[in-house]
This record gives sequence, structure tokens and C-alpha cells, in this order.
Amino acid sequence: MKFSDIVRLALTSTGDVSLPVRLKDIARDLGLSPMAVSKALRGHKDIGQETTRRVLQRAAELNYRTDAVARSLVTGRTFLIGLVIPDLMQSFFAEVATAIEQAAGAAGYHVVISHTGESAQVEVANIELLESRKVDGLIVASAQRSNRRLRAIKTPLVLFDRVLPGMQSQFVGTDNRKVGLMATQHLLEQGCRRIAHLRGPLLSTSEDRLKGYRDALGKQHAEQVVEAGHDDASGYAAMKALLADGGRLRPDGVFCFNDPVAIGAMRACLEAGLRVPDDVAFVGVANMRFSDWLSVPLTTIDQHTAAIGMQVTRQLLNCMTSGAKPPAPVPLMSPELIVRASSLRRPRAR
Amino acid sequence: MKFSDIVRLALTSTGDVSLPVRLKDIARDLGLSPMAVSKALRGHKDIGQETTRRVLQRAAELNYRTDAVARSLVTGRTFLIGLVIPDLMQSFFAEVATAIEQAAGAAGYHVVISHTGESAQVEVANIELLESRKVDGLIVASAQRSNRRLRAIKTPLVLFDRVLPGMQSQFVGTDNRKVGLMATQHLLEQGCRRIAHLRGPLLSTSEDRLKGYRDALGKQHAEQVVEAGHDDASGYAAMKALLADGGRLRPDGVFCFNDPVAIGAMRACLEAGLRVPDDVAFVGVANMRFSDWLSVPLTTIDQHTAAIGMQVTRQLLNCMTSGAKPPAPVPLMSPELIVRASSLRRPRAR
DNA sequence: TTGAAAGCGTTACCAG
DNA sequence: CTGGTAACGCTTTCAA
Repeated sequence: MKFSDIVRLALTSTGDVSLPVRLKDIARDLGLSPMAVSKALRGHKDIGQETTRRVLQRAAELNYRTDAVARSLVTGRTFLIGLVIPDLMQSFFAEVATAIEQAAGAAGYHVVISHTGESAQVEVANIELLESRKVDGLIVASAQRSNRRLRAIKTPLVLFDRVLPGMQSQFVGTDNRKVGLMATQHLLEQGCRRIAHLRGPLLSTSEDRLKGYRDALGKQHAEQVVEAGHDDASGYAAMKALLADGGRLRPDGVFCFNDPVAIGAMRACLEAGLRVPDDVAFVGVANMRFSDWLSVPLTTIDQHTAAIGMQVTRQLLNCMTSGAKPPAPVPLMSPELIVRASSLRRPRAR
Repeated sequence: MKFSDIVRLALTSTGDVSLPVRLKDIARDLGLSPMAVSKALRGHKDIGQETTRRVLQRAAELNYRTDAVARSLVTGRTFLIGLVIPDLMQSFFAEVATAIEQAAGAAGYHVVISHTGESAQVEVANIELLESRKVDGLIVASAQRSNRRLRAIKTPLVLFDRVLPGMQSQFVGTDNRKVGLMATQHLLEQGCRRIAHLRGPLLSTSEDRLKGYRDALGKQHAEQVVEAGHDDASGYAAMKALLADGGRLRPDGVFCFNDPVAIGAMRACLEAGLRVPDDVAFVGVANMRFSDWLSVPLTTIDQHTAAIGMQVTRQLLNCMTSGAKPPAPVPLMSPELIVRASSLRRPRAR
């Protein structure tokens, strides 16, 4: 018997201290080898039924829990998935995270969350930390502008929401060009003539929505793009600026990067004495909870957030099991228009 | 040289395969012992400056990352905190989670998230999983009705939001009795005479808010309590039921368990042709984002959510470092009334 | 100041 | 079907 085992025995036998139960303890208890116990616990068929039963019973009695750390060291798997997102307080990410946690949990994985606050640097640091933790996979809504710093990643990786130029990894996300197209077309159909766009942060989502906006406008309609951000304050400021710009005609329709931006922008309009949607119509993106219950219920575009979370997890699990299979690109999710009062105008002269 | 090392050398020397760099590799590279490298990397002062510098440089060149799993096995610490909550999509929990992740991250910890969907059973199962992962601490918004199944937990634990009867552990949360008191008093001050309460799920938060409601009503005013839940659908249903109950007088003020419930309840009132706040005034709890931008801006009670997240993390880190110190109970957080249109009535006859 | 030896708790591998 | 041996990558302990 080893010295450490003697110490252990001395400690636990008094009952004063209760050290965690180990495989070895059960083995000694039952006069088996640790290996036999290990196998029995995992239902390995090498072990006889009767032996297995005895082991399981004793383990339950002693309240034995496998030490996941020790197991990971030897198996090389942690059953941990790293989720790297800009901000859990944006409801989009909270919803995706929920779906991911659910799907991952069902497959026996836990999710480690990591915020980046949209900082590319923090993101890289966090990913490195997660890699040193040996997470089995990574799900990232990246704040990077290029794929440079993400190329070195060895861990199976699936990106979502934002595309990275030249990145070979799997991706799950909405067809944002279609988002922009649908939103703008809807405004055109509602009779809007001068449609402005409050664009979001410099990420692929925002780029693509802008492209869709331009697609819809075509040659006939002039574009009017204003930089905003992703929150209501930035929407408010951008709309204020737009209204103050005397040089141009006031827009009669605004396609906003997302719902919070739209809410801020609508506030700016209402404060300026304009009517929504009669003077200015609005479309947002996200389908936030309660956006149908706002001062002016908001027309928006639903991204099927939960489906994105499920899908991204499924892809990652696939990646992880099937090794380095060539990533079969998955079609983008189709957005869905949800019409509410903020964009519903009486038919105009056509 | 061990057999495994020979294999490794054969594999890596061809350049075809790149195995992760280990302490040993750096050591061999530099003609040092693994120990010297280990110490140098951790800035241990046993090692000379020059040696340390060389080690750090080589580690950076090889892109070495400490294997956290191996380290955990020997140190017994994982730098992992388990966060167990009912639902990440309730903005309260998303905000607390954000604050926790921030505070924990600053101290070098990662957060593993686990939803329970308000199921006491799922909660216990998740906690056991987290324990077998050897998380260093647990933060739990418990769905248990008693402390029975949580007593056995050895891992340092801090509860938040919901109190558990007879639980000795630390707790961080709002003074919910005061919440109920403030809300109801406010309605009384606004001239309401018949104040109903839509109570939430059977948890301490809801219990305490109910107590505060009763405190405020005193002997003079009759109480009227209806079971609701925590979402807008349940608020809508509860309010419908209340209005349909012809036996009693319609309430002229309603204190709702939280903002979503209040939103649902207001909807029911407006649909019934009642005016808010003139016929019925409302107060919610939570201070959701955009609750000032609803069809009727909602009077609510702010819980200082981020502060709760910071505090609960601080407490846990304290617990973890200071061992089994007697948990110094922390005062409850003070709620704050935020008055908006949903409860502002013209002064009534007094 | 440095390094050798001894684990940490588990599982993989292979010989009985 | 069973069980011994070695190893996973790191750190703690203690002797040189």
C-alpha cells in the first residue's frame, strides 16, 4: 500500500473528513481491480452481469461521481463546448445560447460562455483560453474583420451570425442579403419613395443587409445610408442626424439594422412631430419579444433564432465526430417578414 | 527515452502531423528539465531571469498553451464556475449571467452555464454533473422547494434571486418584500382603492412580493390575489379571469409579479376596453429594456440586476478562497421604483 | 537555483 | 472475461 493511501485511510476512517470517493475505493471495497470497476461503471460488456450490478450498487451507495478531469486527461475529450459571443444581453445571442445549451446538453456536453464585447482582441484571447481548456469544439459569433487570427485554431469550429472573409470553417446564419431585400421591398410596396437605411456595425451581417437594400432599390431609387450601431441610442442619434440634414428630402421609409435601432429611430421621429407610419414607415430586424407591444408595433424580420442555435450545434457535433471531413456548406436560413403597424400605410397614389 | 516519445518524435519530425506542444518539448529544446520550464512559465522566482526569458520566448515561438486539464488534475482547481439558472431568455437572468461572466472572467474563471427550465430535478442532475466536472464554485438560482437535495453539495455555493428555506449557504438577492411594499404603496398613493396582485410562480421571490403587497394594504384594504406565472401569456390569462369574475368589483390597480406579466395583463385590459392607467393602473417588476417604450410605458421596479451579478460572484470567490468561513450574511439589495405612464393617474377625490 | 521522483484519477492496451 | 501496467501532462515535494 502506498503512503498516500495510508494517510487517506487514516483520515476517512475517523469520519471527520470525507474525501471524494474514487474508483480505487470501490475496487478495494469489492475486492476487484480498478479496471474492472471502471468498465462496469461504463457498462462495458467485458464484465459479468453480477459483478456489474454489485459495482453499480456500491457506487450509488458511496455516491461516487466520476472525476471528469481525470477522465478528460486520458481520453483527450472534455465534453465542453466553448461559446464565444459579443454580448449575452442582446436577445438574439441569449436565444441562440439557450438553444445551443439545450442541444449540447442533450448530447452530454456543457457550454462555457465567453463574452467579447465586440472586441476582436478579447475574442482571440478568450478562444486561446478555451483551447487551453481543451474544449472539444467552438461556436463563435466573431468580431474579427479578417480570418487572420482565427486560422491557427485547431479545435473544431463553427461560426454563426457573422461570416469571415476567406474562412474555411462551417457557418450557420441568416441570409442577410435577403433580409435587406425583403425589408426594403416591403417598404416600396407600402408606397415609400425615399427609403433610408440605418446600417449597423461593420460586420458581414450589416454589409449583407446593406447589399439587399441596394438590390431592392435598383436604379430607380436613390439610396440614403446612415451609420448607426446595434442599440437604440445609436438609432436615435442616426435618425436625428438624418432629420436635421436639410440638404435632402426627409425619407418616408427607414430600414433599420435591427429592432433596437428601429425603436430609437422611431422615438426620434415621434419627438420631431412626425407620424409613424404615415410620415415615416419603419422596418427592423430581429423579432424581439414584445416588439408587437411597443408604442408603435414594429414590423420586423424574424431570423428563426432558435433554429440557428440548434443547427450550429448539430454542425459542430458533426464536425467533432466525423473528424476533418470537408465542411459541407449549409444553406443560409431564410428570413421571414412580420408586418405590424410601423410600416402599414394606407395605399398611396400609384 | 520512452516508447511514446519515440513515436511522437517520428510523427512530428516529418512535419506531416503537428501535435500540441508540451512542457517537456520546450524543456528538451532548451536543455532544461520540465520542472524548470514549468516554474519559469509561472514566473516562479526560483528560476533565474535569463532562463525565464529564454523559456518564455521559446514558449511563445512554439505557441505553447498550458494544458488546463492536466494542471487541474494535479492542483485540484479548475477555474470553472457553474452557473445554474432556470432560463437564459428571461432578461433578468441574461443580465445577471453577463455580470457574472464579466466578474468571473476578470478573476481568471470561466463560467459553465446550465439551464433547468424551473425543474428541480433537472437542477439537481445538472449540479451533479457540474460537481463531477470539479467546478470550483456554483452559483444557483434554485427551483427547489426545499433545501433537502442541495444539502449534500460540497462545492462552494452561492444562491441568488430565490431563497431556500433552511439553507445555510450564502445568498444574494433583492429585498422582494420591499418590492411588493413599494409597488403597492405607489398604487395607493396614486389613488387606487382596489388593488389586485398577479402573483408569480411558487418561489420565494413571489412569496415575498406577496407579503410586501399585504404589508402595504394593511387592514383597511381588501386583498385580491390571482395566480399567474412569469410570462406575458400567464399575465394575460390571469387578468382575463380577474375581469370575468363578476362577483367582485373590478380592481383599479394591479401589482404584477414582473414586467412580462404586466404587459400581458395590460393587453387584456385594453382589449376589454378599459383605459390604462385611468381605469386600471399597473406596476411591474424588472425594468426590462424598452419597457419605457411600450404601448403604455410601464411603471416598474428596478432590481439592480448587474449589481446582483457582481455581488454574487464576489461572494463566491470569497467563499472559495477563504475556505469554510462562516458565511457573513449580506444585506439584500434595495429595489428602486421607476414611475411611468402605466400608473400615473390624475389626482382623485381624496 | 535546479532537477528527480512521485503522484493526481482515470482509461487504453494487451497479456493472462 | 479479467486485471496488471503504463500513460495522459502537469505540479508538489524534497533532495542535490
